[in-house]
Amino acid sequence: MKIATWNVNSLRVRLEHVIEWLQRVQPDVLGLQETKLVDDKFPTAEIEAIGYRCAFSGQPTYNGVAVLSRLPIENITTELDGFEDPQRRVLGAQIGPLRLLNLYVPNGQSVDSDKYLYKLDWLAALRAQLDSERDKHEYTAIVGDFNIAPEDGDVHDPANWEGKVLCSPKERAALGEILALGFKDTYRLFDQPEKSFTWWDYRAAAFRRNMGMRIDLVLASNALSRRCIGASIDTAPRKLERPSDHTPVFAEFDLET
DNA sequence: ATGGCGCGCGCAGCGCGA
Repeated sequence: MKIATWNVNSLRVRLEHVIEWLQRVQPDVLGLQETKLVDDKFPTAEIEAIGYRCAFSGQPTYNGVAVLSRLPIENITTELDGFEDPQRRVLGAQIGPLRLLNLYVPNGQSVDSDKYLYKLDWLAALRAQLDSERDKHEYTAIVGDFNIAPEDGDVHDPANWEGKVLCSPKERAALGEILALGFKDTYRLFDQPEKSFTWWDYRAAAFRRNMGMRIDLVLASNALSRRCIGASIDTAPRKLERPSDHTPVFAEFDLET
């Protein structure tokens, strides 16, 4: 089972890239973030035409998440437990043997911003939910744009980013608490190239100079992580015309044996 | 050098992203 995540920065603009990528890479599940579409505008027909089912939670202009899957998408949820939020950032579902959470974690803007406090509150609600769900699902995957670079090795210029949003100790501690509940960052289960990133600023030729960050993650519950046979970042879509500033990430699992 | 680019909205230029 191949499980992927991609912040597309407008699904309307990126639909062609997404369809090409699904056909080439053939993931079983793809979590999308920043669809920026109201539900009425979701391109269900185009996606079903290539063999994927859709679940989505959109809003005008900002945020918006969706899950595309070859298998049926069941028991859909669109909120964190006990955290009512007009911002559409969560899509939970059961897909075959998999419990999936697809997340667009708040960006936080800067550590002195109200949006940063919202980000920390949001992460606390996520941690509380995962804590209450402990041992309920054997195979859980949490995918998405975490807007947190887990370690300095996930940042092109850690000295410049030290203490700033996406790298601040409180955000990294929040991610650490989630991992401590029994999850693994699948990308780090394997040897990977130095300076592996999933996002590059549109400005200043950041992609060409590989000035990026690794902030898009596929986390797997410990039981699921023992089935993980590979994890990759696919930089190809970032090289296309009018790309998203993020590129897809995926992990592959052998659930047969 | 705190901008740079790209998106939605909507028709100018702003808010936002990371």
